[in-house]
Amino acid sequence: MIGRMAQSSGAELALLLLGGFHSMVDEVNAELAKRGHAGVRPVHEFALRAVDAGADTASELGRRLSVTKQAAAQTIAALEEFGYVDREPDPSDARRKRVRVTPRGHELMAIGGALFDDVRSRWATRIGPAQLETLEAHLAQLTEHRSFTADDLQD
Amino acid sequence: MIGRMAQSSGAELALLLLGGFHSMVDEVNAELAKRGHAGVRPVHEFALRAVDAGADTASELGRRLSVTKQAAAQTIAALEEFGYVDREPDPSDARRKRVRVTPRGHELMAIGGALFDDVRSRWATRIGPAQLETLEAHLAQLTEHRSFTADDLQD
DNA sequence: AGGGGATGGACAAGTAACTTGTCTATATGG
DNA sequence: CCATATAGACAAGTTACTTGTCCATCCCCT
Repeated sequence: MIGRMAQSSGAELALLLLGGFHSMVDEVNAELAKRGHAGVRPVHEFALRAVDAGADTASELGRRLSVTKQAAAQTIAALEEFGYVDREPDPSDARRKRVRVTPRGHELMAIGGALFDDVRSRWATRIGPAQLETLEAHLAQLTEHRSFTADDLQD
Repeated sequence: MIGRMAQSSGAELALLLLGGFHSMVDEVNAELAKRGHAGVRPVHEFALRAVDAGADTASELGRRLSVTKQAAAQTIAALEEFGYVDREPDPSDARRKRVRVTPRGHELMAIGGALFDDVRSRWATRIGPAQLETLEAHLAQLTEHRSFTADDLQD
């Protein structure tokens, strides 16, 4: 997704953002495959981090990632198949199954996180650490008000 | 895709970039639907711009978008069905079918471009026009070297 | 206490945007 | 003039979702 877009700097900006994301993810994924975590898709990495950060049920994970609980359940099933999470009944609520990150899952998070940080620090070298931090701060500001997307999932 | 990621500022940056993209696209798409272009998916918009910018065959479009020619052909088929492009045989090469943006296609580009520009200028107001331009320049710098992704499609 | 709505999860089917693989037709360069 | 590259069509498979439906469990209200 490069190429001259012409006539819309807004559309170009959108492509720049997507391009930046892909740029990072492609690189991290290629390295992960070489290090014994082949078959891991970007979404798995991010979902695993969300689980570890406390989204320990399918419904909650769905809310955090702004997807349906069914989509989240499918992601969890994939993570479980790879051995990155396991599930156990919640003793205090028989409806819930609590998802937990396994040691192998934490290993993936550690490696993946380090790889993402590598890319980020290479970027910091290219444009300067202060500039990168400013860029991140601005992006955070521009996207923070968009939590509404999670709210209109009444599922 | 919001939520605390913890332990990896690199992963957070990736999510910020993706979040920014989605933020723009969701908004533009919602408005487009209200203005007589329902069913248009983000990818259609961007593909249409690439066609207009000169990627007038499926293979060439695939190269520009860094996807296979088959994927590009499917996108073109969808655009044709909606009436945004038409195709005619290339008189100088019987293998090729030249894709052209129709008036309705140009209308979509104009509306979509204006909507993207709206979002962008709202962002400019939020963080300041100079800051936004700096952000764009940095993103361009960080993603420019990634044209290699198109090259390893030997298809 | 018990009934009703909200919530969590499972199962099924459908969709969008890709991919690989295979095939044919046409072009082109040594 | 033939080997190779390229354009496109067709088929099937994959990923990451979606809707829709169903049931079990929880929790609040009267």
